[in-house]
Amino acid sequence: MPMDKQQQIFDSALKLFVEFGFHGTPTSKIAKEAGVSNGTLFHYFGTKEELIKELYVAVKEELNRFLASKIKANDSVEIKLKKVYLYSVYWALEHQEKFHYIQQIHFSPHISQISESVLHDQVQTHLALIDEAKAQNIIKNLPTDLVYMLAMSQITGIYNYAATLAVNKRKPVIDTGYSMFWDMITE
Amino acid sequence: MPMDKQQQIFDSALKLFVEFGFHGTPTSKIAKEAGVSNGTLFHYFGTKEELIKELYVAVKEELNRFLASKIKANDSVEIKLKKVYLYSVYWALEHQEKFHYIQQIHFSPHISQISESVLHDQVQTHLALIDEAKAQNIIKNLPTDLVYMLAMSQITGIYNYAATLAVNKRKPVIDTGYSMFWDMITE
DNA sequence: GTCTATATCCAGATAGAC
DNA sequence: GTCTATCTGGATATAGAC
Repeated sequence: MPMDKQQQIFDSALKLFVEFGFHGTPTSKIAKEAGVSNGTLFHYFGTKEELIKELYVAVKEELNRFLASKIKANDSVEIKLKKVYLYSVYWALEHQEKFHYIQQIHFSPHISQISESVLHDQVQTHLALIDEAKAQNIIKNLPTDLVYMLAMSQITGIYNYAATLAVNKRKPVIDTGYSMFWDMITE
Repeated sequence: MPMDKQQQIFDSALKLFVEFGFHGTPTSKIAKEAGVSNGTLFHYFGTKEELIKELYVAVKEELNRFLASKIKANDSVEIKLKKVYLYSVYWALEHQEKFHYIQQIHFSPHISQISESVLHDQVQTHLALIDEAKAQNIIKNLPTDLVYMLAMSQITGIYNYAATLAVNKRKPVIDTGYSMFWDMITE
């Protein structure tokens, strides 16, 4: 039962890019790993560069869909914030290659080639949530972008640490991380 | 007065790697930008890979020398911690390409090719400082690695945000960032 | 140590049959 | 849509004169 070939190429590219980097991963290896021909890869993706970018967008959308699926419309703002934080860390731990790929792109020149509007769409939900919390005086009146940056970086830090622990030792660390973060942004 | 050619190659490589990535930067361009021939580049660095790694080590050492120069032996542990945090952010803002390069390597497969002992030497001073603070009951009794991760990620977050601000608007944000961090790791 | 010239290889990308 | 075969450029790295 052959999977969607585009998906197989995505999967193989993800694995190889994370392990060997963009420079160390020829398209021929991606095609081979995916079990398709070189020509097929270029049928789905015009250039290697496009593959890199589309993979990023696909991964980021998957994360956002996951987070959205965990949020209920009638959750309070506090609950929503907490869920976004905690489920981000859990998702990262469950999909380490994907999370690593997001970081890899984020700290690479490729990020500047991804259109502003795409990047904007990806964060707008989160920014709106922070604005809502500020409006309700639930969190300190800090710049929204700053709160977002702090959240993202703290999630990354907690993830990096938790990933070094045995699976059953992670929860207390993550919970502690969240309460530290929460104390940081509330009075 | 021609600079040391190895240094010129480092400077050019840094600039180009940050702007175009490893994949997008041929050695020929680095040599050209540095004003030396392709052959000269390979006289100083056996391979491109070595250049990438040695550049990382050189930049990291520069940061550590800078931080060390700011710490006085008779500073209290609190002062030392604060200085390391604040001067890390200031250094990052003053040397954005270098800081960006550190991140780029950190989230790339190249990091795993840099010897354990080199990486260890780079962080041991900081870990020792955290241990000292724990021993003196100045900060909470959290795992040392966790505190280090949180510090690094928070520094990165504050840097990323501060870098978007006008130079004269940065100080309050950085100070606020530090006090949030401090509150996070103390009772 | 530095350069010019060049070898060698393999990458990304295409053409065209099926 | 998928493959095989292939082109072409340019990349890393070397040889050897100065």
